[in-house]
Amino acid sequence: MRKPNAKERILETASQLFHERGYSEVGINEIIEKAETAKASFYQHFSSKEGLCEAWLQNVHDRSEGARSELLEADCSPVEKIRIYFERMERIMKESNFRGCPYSNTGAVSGEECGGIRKQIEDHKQSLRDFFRALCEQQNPGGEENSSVGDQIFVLFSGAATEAQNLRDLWPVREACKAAITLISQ
Amino acid sequence: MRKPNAKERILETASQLFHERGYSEVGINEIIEKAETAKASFYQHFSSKEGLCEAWLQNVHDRSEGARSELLEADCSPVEKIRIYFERMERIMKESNFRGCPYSNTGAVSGEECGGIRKQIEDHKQSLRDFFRALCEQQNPGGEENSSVGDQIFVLFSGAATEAQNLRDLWPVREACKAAITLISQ
Amino acid sequence: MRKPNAKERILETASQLFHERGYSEVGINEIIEKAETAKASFYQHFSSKEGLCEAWLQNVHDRSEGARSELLEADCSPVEKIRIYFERMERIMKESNFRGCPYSNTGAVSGEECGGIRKQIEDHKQSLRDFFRALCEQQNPGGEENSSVGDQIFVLFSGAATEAQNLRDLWPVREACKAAITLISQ
Amino acid sequence: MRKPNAKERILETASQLFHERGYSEVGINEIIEKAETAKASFYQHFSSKEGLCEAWLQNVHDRSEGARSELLEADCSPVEKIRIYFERMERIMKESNFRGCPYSNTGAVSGEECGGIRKQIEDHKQSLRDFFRALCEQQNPGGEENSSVGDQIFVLFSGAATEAQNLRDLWPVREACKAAITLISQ
DNA sequence: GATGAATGAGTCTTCATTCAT
DNA sequence: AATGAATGAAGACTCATTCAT
Repeated sequence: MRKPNAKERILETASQLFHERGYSEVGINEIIEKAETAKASFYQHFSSKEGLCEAWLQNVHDRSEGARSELLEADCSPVEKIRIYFERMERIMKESNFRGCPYSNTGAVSGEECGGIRKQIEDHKQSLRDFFRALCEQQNPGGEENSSVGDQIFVLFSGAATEAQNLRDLWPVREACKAAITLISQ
Repeated sequence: MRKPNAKERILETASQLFHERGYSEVGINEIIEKAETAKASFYQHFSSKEGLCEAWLQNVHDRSEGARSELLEADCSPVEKIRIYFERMERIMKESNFRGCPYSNTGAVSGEECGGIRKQIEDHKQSLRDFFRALCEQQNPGGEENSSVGDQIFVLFSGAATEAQNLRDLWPVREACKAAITLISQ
Repeated sequence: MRKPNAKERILETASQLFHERGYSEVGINEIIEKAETAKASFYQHFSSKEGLCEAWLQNVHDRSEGARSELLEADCSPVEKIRIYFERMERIMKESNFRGCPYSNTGAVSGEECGGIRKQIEDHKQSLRDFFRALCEQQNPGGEENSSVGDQIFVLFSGAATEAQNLRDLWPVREACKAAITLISQ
Repeated sequence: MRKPNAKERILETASQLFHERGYSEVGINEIIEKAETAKASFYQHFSSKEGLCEAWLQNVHDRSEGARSELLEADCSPVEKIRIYFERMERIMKESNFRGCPYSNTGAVSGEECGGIRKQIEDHKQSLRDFFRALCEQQNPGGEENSSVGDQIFVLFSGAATEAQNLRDLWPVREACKAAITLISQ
């Protein structure tokens, strides 16, 4: 079963563990053990634990980015797209035992010194903002408030992930979705 | 040295450090050193690092709880109260170098096994929900949607803290405030 | 229920714990907690943990000493007395979940520096030797080998306690009893 | 410094210290210091302090096992073998400053939870029993009482180690030897 | 490309004891 | 006679990283 490539095995294992328990709560010992690799092999492929973290976040971003562009061009109303995107979050929350946003969770334990990680977070968040702003533009082309409302929905989306994780419940996602639709429909 | 009040000194020191860098990133060695106490003194007053964390969160809750009841009874409109509460968050974010909600940050690194911590989080979040719901009730007495809208503002508030922390910027708080006012004014 | 006298409560609690788990495996924190006393009260009554240990061993000795003198003067044959004494050990081993001789167990973790403890051990062992030698004298008055055979039974008795504890079984006591009777009957 | 063989150095150092002062009285700090190793190197080779203890006991067993098989096949009478085996103990007691049986000493501080240690003890003791029983069989082939007498000598042997340690004297070994010869010669 | 052994600094926690009240 | 707070040293164990092979 063991994948041929050590680097991939490490990244895959770490991705799962980092997401499940949080970056700070997972040691590289556990990672290399579960990835069935040697300590030194790890450092052959990644500069440090922090480097692995960046690779993980980059990975997550690349995948979600594609999904968003697709959804943006889908053949349905912006409101419907909002609904779909929040429902997607609902599913993910359930599947991951209520672990919220990898970026926010990692940001909560990373100081100023973690430049690479902070950059990943900022880039990903910017991409999300752009997504919601684009949706607003679709809903109300040329509207002056689009970027502001887009940001508001972005904040709602983030709060939904945070509180669904905190309370191990889906209602924050559902209420956030309702609020987002209210805001975009103004 | 400074014999009496070791417990208070520890709690105060830990409160600051936990908030600044996150529960998981602060060791008790650093805490006792900065609190000028012996390690064993720490364990005389707190059962464990987790116990200290609970004491910290309890403390934060007790203070903020009072502020909310006061604001609830203040002599101004609910919309004005929303504004005041979000502005308060703005100030706190600035003062704390953009560290967001202690509960969410701690929740991000605490597993199911941390029963006491999880309970603190749930209790605090419930108290916040009640606060926003009460504001909606003040704005629109007897309105059917009050609890739903209150929860939506709660999620906005949480997202504002999360993203202000992530992006080291205040705009999420400001946009969340605007959105909250939109929602409560429907 | 709590006995009035703190000193007695401490001694009683420690006696039980030391016997059950061994002197080195029990901390004074646990003792004072279970005795419902304050830390400082402990040091009011005992000079140190080692002092408490000595008091415990002294106590055990005083009780067993009486039992031996009584048995020595009982109205039955020396062989019968041997049998009774080993059967008594059998009962004690069962009742104490196979914890053997308090003296040997304590001796196993006490270095040369523990003068008081070592003296307790030596005194107690000497008393046991005297007992078995006296039994031999009763069996065979004036016999030249009495002190030698007494010592041999003493060693058997000790081995029985050691191995019953090691193997959590009573057969060592029973075989030792048979051997003792063989030896005394020569 | 002395890079290779860290595992061996640790085991050797621990063996000496555990035997000299008892398992519970020796910390791993002292072990790694005297073995000139880093703490983490210790945990690379041994799962825990308990794991190291098991390795030590296994080691002791393996060596003594060989000596017993050899002696069993030696070209002299069973009584002579008894004498040799007890004289060997005498020498060891002198050399080790009167530290007795490693297994009994460790058993005195190990609770039910120490499964691995308990198993080492039981296995070793069984091997000793088998040895003494085999000697009886050599002395009196086909004799019905062989296993019983073997066990009695086993108990004597154990008591000799215990009391030589307790009293810092060799007479218990000598008397036990005499008694063993009496018993096997019946 | 891969590895097992080694490491120093760190983790949280408990030890037996003493102090001022 | 009794107490709760304070302590330095030690307990077992884990961290992320580097090295020689």
